[in-house]
Amino acid sequence: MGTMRTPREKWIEEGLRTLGAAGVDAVRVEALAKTLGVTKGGFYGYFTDRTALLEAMLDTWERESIDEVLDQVERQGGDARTKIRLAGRLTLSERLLPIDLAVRDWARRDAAVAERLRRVDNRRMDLLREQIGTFCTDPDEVEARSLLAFCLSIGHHFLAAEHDGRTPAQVRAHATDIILNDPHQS
Amino acid sequence: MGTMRTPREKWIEEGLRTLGAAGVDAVRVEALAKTLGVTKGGFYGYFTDRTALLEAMLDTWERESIDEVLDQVERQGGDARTKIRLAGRLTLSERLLPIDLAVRDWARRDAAVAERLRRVDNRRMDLLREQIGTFCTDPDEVEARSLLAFCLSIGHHFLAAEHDGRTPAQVRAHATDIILNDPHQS
DNA sequence: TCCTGGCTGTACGGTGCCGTATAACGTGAC
DNA sequence: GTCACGTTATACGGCACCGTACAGCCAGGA
Repeated sequence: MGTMRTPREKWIEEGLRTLGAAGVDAVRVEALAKTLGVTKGGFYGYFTDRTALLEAMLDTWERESIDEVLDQVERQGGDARTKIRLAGRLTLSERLLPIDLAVRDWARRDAAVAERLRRVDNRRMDLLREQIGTFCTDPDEVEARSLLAFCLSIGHHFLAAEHDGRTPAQVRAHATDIILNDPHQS
Repeated sequence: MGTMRTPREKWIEEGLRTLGAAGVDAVRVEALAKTLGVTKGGFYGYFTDRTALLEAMLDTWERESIDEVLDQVERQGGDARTKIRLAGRLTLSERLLPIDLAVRDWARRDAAVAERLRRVDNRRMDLLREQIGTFCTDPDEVEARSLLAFCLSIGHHFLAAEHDGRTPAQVRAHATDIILNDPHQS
């Protein structure tokens, strides 16, 4: 039997790394092979073509960044704000964050990717809605605050502005407080 | 004298269009020429190379999306919330929005672009700070709400989630209300 | 040990793009 | 009409990448 010297997962792994670091257009078969220290010889044993790799990459991204995150949040427990913050930390980990941002840009130009992202984002919003709903009664306000929480956690990575005297983390913490505290009780 | 049959601006214009539609990596000299209906023959009369075009594109983007916007907001006048909403509508116009989002992704992988984006975002944040400061006294809260406003206006374009029964615009309007109304008077 | 299978390197034709060189073109000046 | 000059098309060598073909290699089973 052969020995899977650089198995299917290695290609996906390296593909996701370069996706996060340089965007979809930088995910090239020969370039991946080079950084893996092999030639593209074996690649076409696992994937029919480059597109198949991109599909597989999205599969593992979807699993890691939503299925596994929801599992962990479920197991951990805690109150609403704790769960929200944990989910945020997990889905925007050092590994997953750059991939997430790259997928978002990719989705703007590829309908199939947009559809996947829609599925993932909907499940994330479900978590936010459910948890924010535990301390905020107005459904419209739950929706608005969920959107704000989501936009803040994703959006601040796309912003380049500074906050003279304050660290980004401080400002973000204050913004999070505004979203998660003192909702109207209308 | 020759007649500038496809002048420098045409190349920049088409470059910005494809940047917004397909990302930096899709801005290729020969591809641009094709959609302009010419060959790349004349291109190198205006630009030393592809990089020079990208620079010129960023120059006009920076001017259009911040200088001209601030001018118009200044001329129009009105109260704080009106100015904020006008600035948002202008910088995220149908023409500028896709370019803005593409530049944000580009900035993640190119330090020079990140520096430009920082300049632009800082001036946008200045506008928000100034206007929100007219009805919110706590400087920390002004900063947090400015960040939220910014993240919402940019971030929602990167999100793919749905809001069953509500339109995205409705939810966004409600979220905007939360940010721009009823600040704590601590 | 030998055989077998998958993994690997190498080589190939094709494509799209870069930047350069150069010749054809055509418009406005004269 | 003729000229000049900027704009264009064409052609070139180079490079990176695609997907295919094929031959060599090297564990692990018989």
